[in-house]
Amino acid sequence: MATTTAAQRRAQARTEFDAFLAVCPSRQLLDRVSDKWVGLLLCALGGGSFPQPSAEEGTPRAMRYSELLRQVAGVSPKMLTQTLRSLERDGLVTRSVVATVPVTVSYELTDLGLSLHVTMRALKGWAETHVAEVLEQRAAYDARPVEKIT
Amino acid sequence: MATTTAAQRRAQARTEFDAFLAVCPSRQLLDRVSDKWVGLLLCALGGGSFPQPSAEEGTPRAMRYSELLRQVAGVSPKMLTQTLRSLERDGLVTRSVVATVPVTVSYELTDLGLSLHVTMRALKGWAETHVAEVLEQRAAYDARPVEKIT
DNA sequence: CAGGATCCCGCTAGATACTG
DNA sequence: CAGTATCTAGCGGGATCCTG
Repeated sequence: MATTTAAQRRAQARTEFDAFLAVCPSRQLLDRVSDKWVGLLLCALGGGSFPQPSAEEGTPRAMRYSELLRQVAGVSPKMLTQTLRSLERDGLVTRSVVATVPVTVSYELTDLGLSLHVTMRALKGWAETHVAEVLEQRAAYDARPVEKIT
Repeated sequence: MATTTAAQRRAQARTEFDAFLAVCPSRQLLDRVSDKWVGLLLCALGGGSFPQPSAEEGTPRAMRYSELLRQVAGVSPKMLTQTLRSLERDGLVTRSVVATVPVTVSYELTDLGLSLHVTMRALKGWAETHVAEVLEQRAAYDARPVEKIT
């Protein structure tokens, strides 16, 4: 009974945390859209091939599986499929299969996905705007000598 | 030399990917701010205790370490420290130490951190606005029978 | 009170191989 | 072309113990 005290407190905290999560579905959704590949895919499907400051975004369009695989470059087929599935499940993209000789599958943003894309671009815009400043801060932080904590 | 072909292609792709990343620092920054705890901490330091649709955000203020530990509820001391350090390094928060009898440490958003907080709230706003719609889509997707792929 | 150090487990996600 | 299945390593992150 002596060693369970800390564990019980942890369990209690965990329970409270879970309960808290349960009453706040927007939290999970926030976690989902915070996914690394989600952002990149939204970006790609939104018409911008990749987050490049100088490149202006194009128009949203349907894209093939392999096209996405090339464009995002670094994502594995597994993660691409997995991410696309979750996006489809959440109603952010549509999946269209055309029974050509080699099967053709294309993905496109829904209106809902498009609205998220707008928001993601805002976040991306922030990163692009402030990346230099952050790098400065980071360099300053790393360069500072081991000094006494004031 | 026969088995290295696929590996080499992978390595090449990896190199291109890394090179691409190198010329696009905003990508890494985007990954950083997409972190789970970063969002929650920004939210907490921004004055809103947690992402609750009905609760209006308060004003940004300095918060104690233990205060954050309680408020975010679910984050371990390790992750809290780790995340706060990265935020401090990036110049998004300031760390203030007051040498009281028990040491007092407080964290506060910088102007830069505040600007990110604004953007994060926009993302949070999107989640809160569309969470119901997403849940519907998700339910519909899960409820659909195992049908032939059209 | 505010962490640092260490151990360790589970899940993520990458590599590889196979299929309709 | 557009995936699926399996295996596995790496690491994120929790638990625990210790310090200033």
